[in-house]
Amino acid sequence: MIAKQGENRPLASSIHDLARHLNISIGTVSRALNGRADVNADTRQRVLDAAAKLNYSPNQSGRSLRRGATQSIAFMLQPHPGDQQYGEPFFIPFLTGLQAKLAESGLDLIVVMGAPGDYQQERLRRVVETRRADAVVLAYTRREDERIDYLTRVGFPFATLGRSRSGGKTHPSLDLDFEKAGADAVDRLVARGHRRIAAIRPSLNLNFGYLFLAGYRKALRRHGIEVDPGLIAKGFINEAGGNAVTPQVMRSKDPPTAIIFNNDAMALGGCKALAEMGIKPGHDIAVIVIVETPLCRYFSPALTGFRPSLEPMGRRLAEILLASIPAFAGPDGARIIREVWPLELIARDSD
Amino acid sequence: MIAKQGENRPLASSIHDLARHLNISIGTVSRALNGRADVNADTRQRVLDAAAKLNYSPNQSGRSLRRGATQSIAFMLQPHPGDQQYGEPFFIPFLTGLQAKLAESGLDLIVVMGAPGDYQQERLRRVVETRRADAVVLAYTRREDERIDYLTRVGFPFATLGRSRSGGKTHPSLDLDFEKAGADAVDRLVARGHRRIAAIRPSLNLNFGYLFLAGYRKALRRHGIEVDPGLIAKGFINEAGGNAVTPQVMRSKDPPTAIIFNNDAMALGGCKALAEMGIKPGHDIAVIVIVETPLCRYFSPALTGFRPSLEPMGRRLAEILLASIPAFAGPDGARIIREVWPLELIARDSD
DNA sequence: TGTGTTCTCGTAAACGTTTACGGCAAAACG
DNA sequence: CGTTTTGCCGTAAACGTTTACGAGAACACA
Repeated sequence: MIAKQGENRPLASSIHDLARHLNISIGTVSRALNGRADVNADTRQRVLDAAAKLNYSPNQSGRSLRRGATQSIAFMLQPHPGDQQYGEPFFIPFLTGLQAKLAESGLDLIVVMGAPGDYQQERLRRVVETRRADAVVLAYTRREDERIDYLTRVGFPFATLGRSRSGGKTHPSLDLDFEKAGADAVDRLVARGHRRIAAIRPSLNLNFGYLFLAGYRKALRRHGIEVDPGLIAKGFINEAGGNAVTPQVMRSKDPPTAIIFNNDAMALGGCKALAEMGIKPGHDIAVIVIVETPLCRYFSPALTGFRPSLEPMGRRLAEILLASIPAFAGPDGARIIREVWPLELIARDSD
Repeated sequence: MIAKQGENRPLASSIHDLARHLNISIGTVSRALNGRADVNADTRQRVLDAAAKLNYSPNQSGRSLRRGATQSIAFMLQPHPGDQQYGEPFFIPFLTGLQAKLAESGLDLIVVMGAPGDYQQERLRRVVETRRADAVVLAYTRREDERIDYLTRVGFPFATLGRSRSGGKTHPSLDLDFEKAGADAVDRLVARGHRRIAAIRPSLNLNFGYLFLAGYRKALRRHGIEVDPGLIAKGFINEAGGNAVTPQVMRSKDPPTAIIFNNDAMALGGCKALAEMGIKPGHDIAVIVIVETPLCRYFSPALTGFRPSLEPMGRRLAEILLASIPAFAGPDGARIIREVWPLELIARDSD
């Protein structure tokens, strides 16, 4: 429909135009462009020159149709429900890395946006069934994730940022070691004399929330500290969530002397709430963030936390995805890689 | 290449399978699916049922090829150079609105990532020449914007978030009134007794930086205040930028009593710098941000600033884009809409 | 009954590629 | 010189759709 208006413009040149212009067949043009061996060196050069001059690039639809592959990978991005304005800064450097690595294999990255709330299922089906991409990358994996079940069921290539119990754990993935970070945070706080340590976390459906809490609990027990449910609170994984939920744990009859937040956004909202209660983070109470971003450096006080290396993770997940796809795997064949990366502690002023 | 492995799986059903299954021709199936009039009501229902049962959706490449349109709109997203980790939270709600509105017209939104630094030109050409999308949406418009020149030159449909001097101002666009916000900020500060007002802004290539500064200057002159170049500083449009540049203006021999930051990220970095100099924002110095996000509410002090309504802007820009494309414009034909929206002042504690 | 209209559907071409196949000429080989 | 190989290229089919066109049947009308 749309393109009706853009019929015979200079940029709409097809391989036929190119062939006619050069007085050779379209087959030869195609072979020259695709770097096949059975074409004369001179001819190839002439084709390349002409293509550059006429601004010719093969039509993606035609190429995809014939090849049976779109040469592009989809990342499913979705705003959280209840997340009115502020979103996923986390993903930008990750996507930068992902894109860069995919480009090395001649693949395009497309980000498909979902509507908040529908949890991507519908949109994912659409991408898969219409074959808009050759593989997808999922984030925000849940403990039980219907997206993963679906993709494994239909046999569509994918990789996940984050683990999950779904899909028989047989899909390629890259995750951060939230469990260790949770435990390390506790260790660090205990070493500084804290015994009453709170945890502010998102829904346990989100696998990283689950892992964080598991590490937190385990470390607490290791130190012989009883886990107090009153010190664990759940909120939306954004500023508002942290802001709303922090007062709850502070109002417990034996309040915490330290709080671990699952990410910087929650911590930001939480610190605001603390300040309003007259409690000064870094002074009256210790604060640690599990998933930190450079933003934390600019808080007052600057927040101590664990930093993921997002851009390398993006690059690596691209490799992991490609390694799982026969057509792209190296000579040793396709294999499923599942990695867990450490988080790096950035010590600052808040604990 | 990639899809080689996914040959005859349930989800790879084509219109031929469907037709064979129903014992009718593919032409009829297609017509039924596309809601054309010349197909019997019973037949249509049978086709629809079978399509649902077999999980059939038309292959996007085939459809695009035949239709000459991909039914999708591309948004060019690009991380800033020098912006190591933190990115574009600004865009998420905008994209949510854009996506929602496009979906109403059966269009998909795809976000294409660029590599930091190349300023999209190459990537944009690729999208256009390979006809991966039917139209594109640009953001971060510059005063002179080669992307806009290129797109108008080749006649490819597009719309911009932000104005520009390029392209003869004949393309559809939606922008915020940064000039008025800049002036309003000055008015507000002057009314509160300030005369030494600094402006921290990004490169003037970025049109919103240019507009902001124009408003700032104009208002200053209106109040009979001389514009002091020492109070105007340029930095990267992120935390690091604000952090690096704020000390410069504070070290001028007649330091400001108020600072206007171009966005919340710069303000965050700037406030940190101020705190380290022993200057308390909201107490020793007034701070206002031009492009605010909900994040600002959680600063200490909570920042006063001007808020864009991003999600509605996304929706509106979708309308504006579609209105410019004949195939989608209503009965009154295609028209170029250019709108400038106000920013809403959110008064808080920092000024 | 003959003619015209309407409804429904099948046929086939077309969109822009890629690629298997075959053919021709030149080169290599005996 | 005859045969085989090699290098290079053109032909045509195929990918999965949509749609112009035409045909047959049913129906209406005179």
